[in-house]
Amino acid sequence: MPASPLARNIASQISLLVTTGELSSGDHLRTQHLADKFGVSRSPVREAMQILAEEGLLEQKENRGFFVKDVPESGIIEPINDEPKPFEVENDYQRLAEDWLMDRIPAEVTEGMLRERYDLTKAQLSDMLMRAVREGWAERKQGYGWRFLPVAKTPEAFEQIYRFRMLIEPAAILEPSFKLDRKIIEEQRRLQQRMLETDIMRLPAERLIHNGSIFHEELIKMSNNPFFHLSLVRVNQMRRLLEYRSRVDRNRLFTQCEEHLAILDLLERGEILEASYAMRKHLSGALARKSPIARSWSQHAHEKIPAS
Amino acid sequence: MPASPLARNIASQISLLVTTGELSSGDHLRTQHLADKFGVSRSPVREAMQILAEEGLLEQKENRGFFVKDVPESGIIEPINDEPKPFEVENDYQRLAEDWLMDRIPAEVTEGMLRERYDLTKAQLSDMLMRAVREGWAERKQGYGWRFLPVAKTPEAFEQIYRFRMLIEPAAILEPSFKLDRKIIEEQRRLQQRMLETDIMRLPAERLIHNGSIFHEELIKMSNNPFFHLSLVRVNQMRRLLEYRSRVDRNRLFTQCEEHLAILDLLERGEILEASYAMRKHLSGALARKSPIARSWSQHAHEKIPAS
DNA sequence: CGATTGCATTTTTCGTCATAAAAAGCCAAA
DNA sequence: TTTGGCTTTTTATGACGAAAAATGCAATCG
Repeated sequence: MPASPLARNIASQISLLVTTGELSSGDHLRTQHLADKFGVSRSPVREAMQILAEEGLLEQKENRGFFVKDVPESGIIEPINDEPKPFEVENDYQRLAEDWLMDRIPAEVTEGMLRERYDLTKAQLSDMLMRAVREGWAERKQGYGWRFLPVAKTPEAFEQIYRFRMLIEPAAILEPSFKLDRKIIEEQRRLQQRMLETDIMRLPAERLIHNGSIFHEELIKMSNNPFFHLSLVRVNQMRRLLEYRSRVDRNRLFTQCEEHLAILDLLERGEILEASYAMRKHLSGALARKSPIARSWSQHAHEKIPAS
Repeated sequence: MPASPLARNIASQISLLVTTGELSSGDHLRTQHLADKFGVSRSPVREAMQILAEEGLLEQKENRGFFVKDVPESGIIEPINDEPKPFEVENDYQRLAEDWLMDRIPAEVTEGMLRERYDLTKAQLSDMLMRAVREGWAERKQGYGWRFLPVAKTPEAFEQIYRFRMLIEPAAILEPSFKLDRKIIEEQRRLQQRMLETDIMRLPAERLIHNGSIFHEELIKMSNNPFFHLSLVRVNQMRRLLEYRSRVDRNRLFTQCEEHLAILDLLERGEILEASYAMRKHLSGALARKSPIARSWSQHAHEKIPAS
């Protein structure tokens, strides 16, 4: 059954909600609610729910909609299986990024070359390139063709990203416009605790990296300066591109989550200076552990690295 | 004579070279050289030169190519005429940006609406949106349509941008990877001196703002951390969007150029700490002058602002 | 003789169309 | 209120001629 791409995407997003515990057995899925949440109309949501019903994750009740089926707790994601296979555009994008980082494609290419290499339609190619543009490593040439920019190809890229984060993240906390947001604090505390309890050993690597990024991005939001936030989001996107190629060190994540929780505590107690310092320490720790590995990176491409 | 859009663009870029003195009367324009400089092939360059020859700026000599014609020194740009009319895509993009900043279009639109409103083909629209995506204020919705993000619409945006720059620019100079590049220093000194001598009263506002941005962007490059540079480039793009709506205070620019030159001096003498401090001072000065105006901005939309 | 122009040729992309697919919106029924 | 089915709107796809840009090459100049 070749469902529409969007429906398939929505389906995987819904199943993620179940995996992360945001939806539990027996919960009712309201179509409109989910549609709003994902920013789409009800059509693809409905289709997605039908897909998931066929897969056995949901159950459809006549004229009452879809409900989460009872799932045996053993439905756990294999911790070792860190294979990436998100979804179509996503996948092509990663392939392009990897090819560029590994110098398998030239710095200047025509659209035709790319379409042939990755077997894409014009619109798919356009999506892919749009992403690369947004993340800052591709641009259209004035005439025909595209140019890829030599950003973050080197092993030092990690270090540079962390140097940058070490500057802006602690500073953001000290901005005069910084304002504590209890809701964010509470939400992040919940997430971090859940990570410690169950997620670290269960969720796919991609998801763990994502959670780590979210923590920092939510915190920097409280500076109430969108440019701090935007900058962090962008370097994080770049970082993900690099980390995608590595394995996650799950043991390291426990310490990391504890540090995150400690920062939240300091913030909540109003110890702003201390929180800022803790943040800097937290980041410099990640950098220190990363550097020696980074130096010998080109030799072993799949070294373990932390995912702060 | 409806020349190709690219050729027309190249033509205006070439005439800029003449205006800024990079090319003088009698100089020979080598096609390949210019093509490389602009990252295009010889065809559009050649076409551009033909356009300019017809306009009387260049002179074509049989089998020897194009040369800059003698231009009477009175060919000065009117200082008062700060009317924006760059070029097609550029122009449409500005209109879109302005419409969004002024809340004349909704946050969520379909491609069709935009195409109709601005009378664009699919490719043109795609270019325009690609730019908005790159500059961080538009994104594709999961389903159909686009969403514009509420960034920098408020009067405080200026202040936020300057707070951010006050953090990263002085810090970039102090990064361990910072390395003085005499070539950059010399080039910038030349530019700033030329600004003081002639450009400030001659060049169009758009160009002045551009020069100011370039100074800071070139300096931050010397940190050898591309993420510092990239972040600055991005907030500058956003800033230009806002400043485009204001007039430039040309008198203020003299002071500004002198501050720029002072920073260059400090850097060249190796007084890094002092340079970093001067940079911070320079930026905070701009912020201070800007703020009171910003506060009453919504009332008078075309107030004078500096263009540091 | 080497470099550069001017023109011809090839390659790449654009614009438009008809058609298909997908998403959004509507309304009656539960 | 929410679902489920239905209709309308919007976008994607693929093909093809036209436009534009890139490239190759012989002629020309210093």
